[in-house]
Amino acid sequence: MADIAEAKTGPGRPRSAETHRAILDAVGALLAESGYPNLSIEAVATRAGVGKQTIYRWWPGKADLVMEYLLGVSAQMPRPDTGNMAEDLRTFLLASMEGWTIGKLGPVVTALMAEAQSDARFGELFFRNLISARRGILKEILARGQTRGELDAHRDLDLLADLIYGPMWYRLLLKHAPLDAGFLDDLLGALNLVPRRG
Amino acid sequence: MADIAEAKTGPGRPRSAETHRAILDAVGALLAESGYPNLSIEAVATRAGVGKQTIYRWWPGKADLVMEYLLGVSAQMPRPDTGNMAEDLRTFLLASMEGWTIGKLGPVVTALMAEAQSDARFGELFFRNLISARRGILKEILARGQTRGELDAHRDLDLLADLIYGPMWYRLLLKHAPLDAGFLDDLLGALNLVPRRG
Amino acid sequence: MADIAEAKTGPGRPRSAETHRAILDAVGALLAESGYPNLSIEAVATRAGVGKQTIYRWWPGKADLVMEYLLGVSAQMPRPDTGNMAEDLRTFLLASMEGWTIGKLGPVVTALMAEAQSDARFGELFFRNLISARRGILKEILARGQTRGELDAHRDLDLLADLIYGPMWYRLLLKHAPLDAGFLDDLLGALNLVPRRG
Amino acid sequence: MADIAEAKTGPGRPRSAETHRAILDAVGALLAESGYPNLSIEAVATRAGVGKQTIYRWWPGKADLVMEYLLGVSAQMPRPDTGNMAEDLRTFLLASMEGWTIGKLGPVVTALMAEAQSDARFGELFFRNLISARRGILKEILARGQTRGELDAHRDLDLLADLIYGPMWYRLLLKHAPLDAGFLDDLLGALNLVPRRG
DNA sequence: GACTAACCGAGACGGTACGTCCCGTCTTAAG
DNA sequence: CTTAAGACGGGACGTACCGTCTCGGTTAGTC
Repeated sequence: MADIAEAKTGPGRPRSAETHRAILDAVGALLAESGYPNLSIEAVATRAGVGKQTIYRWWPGKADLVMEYLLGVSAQMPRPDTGNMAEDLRTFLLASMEGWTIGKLGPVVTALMAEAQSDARFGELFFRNLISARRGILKEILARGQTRGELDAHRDLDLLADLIYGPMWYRLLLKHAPLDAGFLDDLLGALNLVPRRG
Repeated sequence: MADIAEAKTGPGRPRSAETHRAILDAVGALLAESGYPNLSIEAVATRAGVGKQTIYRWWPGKADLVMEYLLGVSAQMPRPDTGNMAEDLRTFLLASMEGWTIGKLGPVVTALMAEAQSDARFGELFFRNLISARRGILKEILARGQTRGELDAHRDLDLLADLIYGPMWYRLLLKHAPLDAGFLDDLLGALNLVPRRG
Repeated sequence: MADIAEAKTGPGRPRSAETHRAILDAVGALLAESGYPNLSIEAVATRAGVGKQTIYRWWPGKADLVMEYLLGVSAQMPRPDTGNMAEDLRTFLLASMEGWTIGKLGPVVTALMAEAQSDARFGELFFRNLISARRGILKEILARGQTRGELDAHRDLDLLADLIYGPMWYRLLLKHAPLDAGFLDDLLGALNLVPRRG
Repeated sequence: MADIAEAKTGPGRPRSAETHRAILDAVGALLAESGYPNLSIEAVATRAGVGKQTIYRWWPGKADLVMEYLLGVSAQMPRPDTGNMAEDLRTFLLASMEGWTIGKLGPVVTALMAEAQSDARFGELFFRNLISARRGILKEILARGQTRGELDAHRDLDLLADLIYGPMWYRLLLKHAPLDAGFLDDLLGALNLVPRRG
């Protein structure tokens, strides 16, 4: 990623924050207009009033560029800690889903997932920036549940994260069924993560 | 899809079966050499010794072409029916996973999943040909389990299919953890689909 | 050179004569507007309504392209044969000079000469197409003069061609003195190629 | 030109002579390696360990830079004055030719001639620095010949300079025939500048 | 001894053009 | 009517340099 805040000082003209922002703004606008597959570096440069080289100087390719945009516009993930695991899970995972469904970010996220398939370098970055952090919060919620006795202490949290996020991604990608609160309840119920009703 | 068996008879030179095969062979070879993103219709035509037009006449684009190749080389899915749901599930789902992991077909499948994200027409085809059929077999196994009393009759089979295939796809896509028999047992166990050990 | 008349027949779509002409027209227009150094293949393609690849398919670079344009617009060189060497020389060489001075072709010719300096492949083509032919005609005139006894039979015609064209090119390139009929007379006089006046 | 000797004194850091030399050295090295057309200011700056701005501060462009390099490495022109015009001419013009043929300076000189075609400002500089001075010496030799009666007093010296240098440049540029002492004799002979043999 | 001005290296910047790849369409002759 | 061949208009790629700019840092003369 090209985090302008971390720009190392040294000789030479310093990196322009305005330019950086103009590029990401252009990415957002073009993404909204024509979607990830029709986004071209060329168009971003033109739209931002920037030389192509300036983009290539800081980002290896369009996937990285879009990911940085995505990180910028993604709402801060909540880190609920109410003392009730079921409630925390619902709050957090609902926010996760809404991060995809609200603002048409879903197709962008899946496009990046697609890109990650064919580019190992980007794949790792993608995992670190967009997957791992969320999994971490999820596992913290589950761990607190274990401490409190709400969840069997022997259950593998990494596995659980897969079992939770897996179906969510599956629906995001295939779009064959809704990705909503009802689905979330069904999912958590099937995994015995919420108290049985009745 | 361009099902050669459906070629309608009539006046004029008939469609060449050899050409059809040569094209799919070329797809396979190029896929192996440089992967889906670097596959171009141009290269397929050259490799197959075929005019580009001939490809465009029968396939809308490279995704469709690759999907047909994939369907051709994918092993026939087993339809186990041993009278034991847990065993059938393991047999079938293991075959599902191996269809991805053996023969380097995983990246091709995920690339198509990627393509499906941005092309609704292809997405539907992809779902019908590569997702739906497998889900159907899975649901049959589960349904038989319900009939036999191995599975609670009230459980939603479509939901269960999501909960099973979701995590599998998730690991296929992210590659952060193995996609093997052990994972399958964990998955089925967490969903109460196999008898508790002990 | 990319002589469309010599296009060899065979399978595949034949070369478009219209496109060929449109490209050369665009070259002429752009040359007139902004000169050789500011001429870009990109601009030619845009102006001609043609893909860049179409240009690169037929010409190795802009020098070749411009040379073909030049050959197209250059007036047919006269081949005077009046029986009088001095008169023939004057007629022919004046036409040679006017081919440079009329129609602003001078800068184009010198630019090609410049290009020929750094590109051996083009240099040879340039010599063959724009230099050699004219030298040939000149030497024929001189040879006829020798036959008739107007010129010493022992004089080296190739050397004479250098001594005639050399100063003409020199003035064309340096522009420090006029390139006109008076100069021509001085030149021929100094070389004893015209009868001494008085 | 950027004559370091003329640096005017005053406040501020004075111009660095080392930097100046490093730049011209880099020009020479790069010229030898890849020729004039492939020489870039960027490369000169990098090679010389110098900022691009420093180059642009002192030279308008690469042609000027290269011309200064050329003037630096060109041997001082001889100013022969033996009392014999033919001998003086041969000495001087041979040195002129060798200045081109020795040390691979020919392509550089012709490249500058090329550059002069399209850039009037540089053209004037080029004429003053690389053409005029040599013509001046040549005309002096001829003038002394006239004084001594070796050359007809009525002959136009400027014209004669064109008739001498013209063919020499012509061969330098076209490379179709050798540029050597034999040619020089032929040239001077044809212009009646050396005594007829026999 | 501080101040000021010009120099210098480094390198980011907006921009133009390059030559290539591939797209999907088209136009031929051959079968 | 299909096929192989391949030209076509077009869009984008990633790179090379252009000439300008903006930093921190240097190196003199002047106050």
